[in-house]
Amino acid sequence: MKISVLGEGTHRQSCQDCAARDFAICAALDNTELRELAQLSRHVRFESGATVFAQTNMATSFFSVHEGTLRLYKLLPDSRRQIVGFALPGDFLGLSGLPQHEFSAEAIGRVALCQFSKESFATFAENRPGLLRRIIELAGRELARAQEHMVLLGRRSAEEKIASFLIGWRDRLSGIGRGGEILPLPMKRLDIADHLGLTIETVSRTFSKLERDGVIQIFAGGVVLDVARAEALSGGAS
Amino acid sequence: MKISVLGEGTHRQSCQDCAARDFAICAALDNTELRELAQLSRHVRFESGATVFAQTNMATSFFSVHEGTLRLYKLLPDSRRQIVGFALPGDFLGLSGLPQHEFSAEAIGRVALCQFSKESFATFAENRPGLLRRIIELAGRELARAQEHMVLLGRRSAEEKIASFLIGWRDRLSGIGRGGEILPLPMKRLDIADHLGLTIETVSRTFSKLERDGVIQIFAGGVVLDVARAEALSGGAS
DNA sequence: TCCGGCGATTGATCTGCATCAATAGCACCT
DNA sequence: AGGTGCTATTGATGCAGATCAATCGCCGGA
Repeated sequence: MKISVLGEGTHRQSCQDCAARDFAICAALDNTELRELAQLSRHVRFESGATVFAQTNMATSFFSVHEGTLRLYKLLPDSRRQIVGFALPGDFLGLSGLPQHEFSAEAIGRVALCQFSKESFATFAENRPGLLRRIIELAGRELARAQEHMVLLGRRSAEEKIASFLIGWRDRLSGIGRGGEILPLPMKRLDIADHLGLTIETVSRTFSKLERDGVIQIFAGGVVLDVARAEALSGGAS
Repeated sequence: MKISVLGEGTHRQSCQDCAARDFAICAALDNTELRELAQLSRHVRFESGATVFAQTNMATSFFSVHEGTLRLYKLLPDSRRQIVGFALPGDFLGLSGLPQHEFSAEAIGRVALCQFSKESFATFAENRPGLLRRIIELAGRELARAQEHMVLLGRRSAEEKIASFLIGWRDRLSGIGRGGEILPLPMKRLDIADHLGLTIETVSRTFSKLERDGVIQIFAGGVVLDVARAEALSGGAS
């Protein structure tokens, strides 16, 4: 059974009926402002595996994810990799505001993004408290997610990591209206390993064990998840 | 040799000459605004070990750290603990904006904070884009720190974790004008362990090893750090 | 149809850190 | 001075997950 990754959005005509509108920074804007912001944005697409920006680059743009999934990662000099998160539709990239990108971003499957030049976006946002508050809201949510992930990385066992990850991923997708019977996992096992502080072998073994124990069923590109059982194995929330 | 932890600030008379002003959200305010905000704030102090707020509490206040150090931590149901960060003068607590606190905050030594009720602060900030942008700046910095810590937790060895932690702690203190020959470590070994995803025994052994190797000298309450050697052992930046 | 490449799985072995256990150092009290 | 409690250190042993290695399944191209 082959599961299609998050559906390909048709290239939208306007921001009004953008599928990501309610999840993105755009939710803070009225239709007039939205048109104005649209003037400042470029719609860009990337093929699977493409680098949207790299950690070493100067950050000249902000991005808002319109469609698809990205891996956001940092590398150590010896090429150990930590995936600090996956970006989904509505996510805003560039929150740190620092002159250099804090991490690299690569497309997992095809992605579509709205790109804003840093200066023009800053000018647009400068005196729009509603938009600034929206950015604070998204940043706060991101920070909370990061802190939760620290608990996972620092204090959970391999099995708890996988179970927690699957539950968290499912909840995130639900939150943007992509919930469903099947939980798509567009990222590879190696991505999951580098996100959870494990090796690919341990991820694979743990998936197999969870399947043997009836917690998940594995398909190409995703799993079916028994949420209650996964929660029981996750070590608990918080 | 006993090293005094971050000095006890005298209770300030006004916000104008607050030692933390340039590092706190207050940096975004002019003197008039500062006086106005001061009206909304309460100065509160906590003894060592006191809980400023707990994860289960509803978040009814924001805090700005004036003096001292706090541990910010999350607990799993079985009481495993992850310290997601240490708060220092200038740090703002409550960035997540969520109705519940995302973590618990405890005083390490005595602390002094400015407390704002959520509503009155929100009203004050609502139409002050400068302050909102300042909050975004602090949140972005916090997020960058969190992502860097994920790399530490997920991908660094015990020795690299300790070396990276010492360097990062030193840099943070320098950034708020608390640099010096001796690096104060007001937190206990167990706090460091729970911050770095290690056990207290591993932290202790690693400190001893670093001292044997001439990377640090250990005193009660702090260390003297050979920065170059520590950097060499840290596994590198990013 | 065969082959090459990539990702995933599974097995065997190794090791870094956890766990279990004992002791030491120090502040504070009586 | 002796006792109590807390934190840190050090040693012995165990194990979860890393590492090394082989195999499998699947897809696309010759």
